[in-house]
Amino acid sequence: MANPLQPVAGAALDPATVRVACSNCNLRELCLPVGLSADEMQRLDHLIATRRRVRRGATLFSAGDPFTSLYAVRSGFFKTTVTTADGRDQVTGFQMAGEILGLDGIVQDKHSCSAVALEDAEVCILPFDQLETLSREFSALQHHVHRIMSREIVRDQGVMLLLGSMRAEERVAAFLLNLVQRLHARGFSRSEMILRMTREEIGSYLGMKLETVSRTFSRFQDEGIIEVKQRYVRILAPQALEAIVNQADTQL
Amino acid sequence: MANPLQPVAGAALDPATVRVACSNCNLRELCLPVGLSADEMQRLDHLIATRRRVRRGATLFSAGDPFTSLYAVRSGFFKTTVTTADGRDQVTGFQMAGEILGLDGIVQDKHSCSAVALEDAEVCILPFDQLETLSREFSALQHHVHRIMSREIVRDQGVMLLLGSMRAEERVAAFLLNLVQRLHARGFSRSEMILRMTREEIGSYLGMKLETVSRTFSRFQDEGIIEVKQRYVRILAPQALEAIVNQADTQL
DNA sequence: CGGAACATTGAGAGGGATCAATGGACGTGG
DNA sequence: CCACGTCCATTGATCCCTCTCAATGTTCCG
Repeated sequence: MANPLQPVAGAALDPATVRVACSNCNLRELCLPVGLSADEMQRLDHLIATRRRVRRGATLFSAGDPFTSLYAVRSGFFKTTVTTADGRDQVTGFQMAGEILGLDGIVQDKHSCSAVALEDAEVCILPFDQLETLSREFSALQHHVHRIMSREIVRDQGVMLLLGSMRAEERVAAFLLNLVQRLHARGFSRSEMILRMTREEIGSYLGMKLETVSRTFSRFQDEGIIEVKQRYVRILAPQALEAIVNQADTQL
Repeated sequence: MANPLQPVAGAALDPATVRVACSNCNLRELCLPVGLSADEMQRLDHLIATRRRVRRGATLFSAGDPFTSLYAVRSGFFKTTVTTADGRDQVTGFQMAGEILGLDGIVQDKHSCSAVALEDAEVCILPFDQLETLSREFSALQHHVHRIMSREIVRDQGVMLLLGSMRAEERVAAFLLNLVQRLHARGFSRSEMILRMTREEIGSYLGMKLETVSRTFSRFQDEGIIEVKQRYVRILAPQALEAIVNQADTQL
């Protein structure tokens, strides 16, 4: 097995936009095509014609941009942010391979958040009008689109729970467990990872200041729960993290 | 005009479940049928066959319940809550006439949050498989379903922004403005309202304790921004509330 | 090698939580 | 109609968690 800290999907295809196919994508079990028949998959291949590369630090779309497509993360790592009227912003999520970006844009035909690559990334472009057309033909695809949107709503509820009722320690523990679990589902290690985001971005996502994030990491390390060295994190005692997450509950 | 503190939709139909029609519903401009042709509306009428009454304090659905339908609020007022493993819960939203409940259930075929009526309410039942079938025929309905889900995602982003980066005062100001704006869109006053939820429920939604909510209300009242008397709230200086919401930004 | 970006750590302050008591509003039943 | 109990809201006093301000350390890259 490859180095668990390196992405599974290696091949960096050259052109800025590349013809691709869902049907032989190694993310097809995580991404849009889940549960489609061979025939349906072929039709989907036809729709998802191109990829786009996004360099680290570059923007996939910005709040206010006209909405035309969803994006499936093929490789790399993104953050999404919403911005207040005066320019402060809040990270609303981190997205990795197989996850879908851009669902926020449907309702107003323009994006309401921005997506920025935290490492060199590649996305599959899903023109939304074509996706709607195709999902009127294939109920499996239609239902899957609905499930993806519902999944995002459920995820958001979880973030609200985290922001609304957990303390800093609990938030950080929940964050680490969630991240490593998603990475593990993509073939990475279940205990170690390289964080692609800064302490400030973590803090923004978790509703706390970067110093508090750093201090919490250090405290967990002192307690032997994790090992931290800058962006590298190793989870030594996952059950301790889980206990911290659930401890909020037992306090009542 | 009727008393602005009383619901617009008066008629309380008798049977527990009643045959209804979108085509002559006074909420059709706010609810599912937005933008449908007469023909499409008739088909939708066929789908939305029944209503359900939910008494104050009763549950429309609970986390874990099998998912079968979406619900359009016809009258009354709901809260949705998510619950942690050990039983503490967090309010994730308040829903009023014309708003759709149950989108969280699609992804796992079971609900992940609970919906409780905060006053006697009535909902239209939208069997989801039939809704999918119909929206494969009518692209306008299909797109509207997508817009409703996207709208929920955008709303959730706003709540994350609120919970993650606003202080108590700002949260309460944003909450009051949002509530009165939605009520005004339904024909109620733009300056006064009766809160249907307790201070504790507001606090849960806003990520703060009930005492802090109460204190913040009192402070706003002392400053002449609002008038509060228990559940009754009158906004005296909406621009002051807006300034408080945006002040978070100007502090950086 | 030097600078920029990011991370860590410390000291002090403050906002909101907690604990606790009082006060209203509402509904039920006598 | 009033008395009572329950639920909810208000207000005060105190504490603590997290923020703020500040300095130092580390990594990476030109």
